[in-house]
Amino acid sequence: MPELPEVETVRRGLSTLIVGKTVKSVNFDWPKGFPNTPADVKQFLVGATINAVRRRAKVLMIDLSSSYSLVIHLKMTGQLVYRGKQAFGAGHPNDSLIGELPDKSTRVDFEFMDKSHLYFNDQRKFGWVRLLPTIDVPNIEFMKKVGPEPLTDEFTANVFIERVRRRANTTIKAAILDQTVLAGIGNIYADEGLWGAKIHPSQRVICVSDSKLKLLHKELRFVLELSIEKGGSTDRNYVDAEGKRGSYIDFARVFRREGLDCSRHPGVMIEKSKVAGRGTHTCPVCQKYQS
DNA sequence: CACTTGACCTGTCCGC
DNA sequence: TGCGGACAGGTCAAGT
Repeated sequence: MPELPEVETVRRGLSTLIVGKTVKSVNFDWPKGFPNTPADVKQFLVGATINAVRRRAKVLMIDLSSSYSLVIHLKMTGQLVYRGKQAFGAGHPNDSLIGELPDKSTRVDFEFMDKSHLYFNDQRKFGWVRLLPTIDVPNIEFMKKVGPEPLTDEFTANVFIERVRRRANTTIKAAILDQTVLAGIGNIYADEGLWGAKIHPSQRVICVSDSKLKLLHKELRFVLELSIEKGGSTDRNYVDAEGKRGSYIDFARVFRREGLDCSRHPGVMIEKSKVAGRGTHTCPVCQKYQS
């Protein structure tokens, strides 16, 4: 599910909802996804207060007063949903995509002292949760190799071009999906950015000009920013920290729009194919493949 | 080394 | 209605 805008939306929601709360108990039985022992959880999580919620790439870090952090990757179908004491759905009765929690997809249930809960739900179980010393978070394998944050001032077009060119012989779509090249792009924003820059996803990096890459850098940042503003994309499973859907998908130009008109070319239908092993959406007129 | 493909899981949808 | 296969927003290990 979640790419950078979705994870950032969850981070913002959790910052408002859980910072300052103290963990009362944790209910979990999922050794593969959350391998910490009950003893670890009792010592470093239960009784600890949430200090901050951070994000790096598509990973969330919940920093605790114990100097430990919960490090969480949602992968395809992970959700972090907070439920307060109020009745389910209060305030936004029809917005929630999910019902009573916990449910059959609940993998971890964090209870706070005020009786509210944070549920980690994950239908496909690809996601993971780790409890480790905050100081060790940058040393986990993923953090050591992940590329720069695309929305920082330091991530200039030149930085993007230099990094993406390291993947000279692969397709441009595979290159921008590679988390070591830059952080946070997934299948939705790869397709959206490539349409914006009018580049065919199958184009080899070596065949894409610097000026096209410069435009792609700008378009990727644009779609990421816009999506954060819209609360992310809900295609199937994604929900924010309150269980609500995001609305970027209503603004998408190609993703999940196969058979519909390209907004630049009325009468021309968006096509769907497979590139880099992923479902890929393109306009056959604005994204010409050049060999 | 660079690159591609399958595996990891569960659920849904679509055609026969 | 049932059944098989393809597909789903990510990443890694194992192939070539």
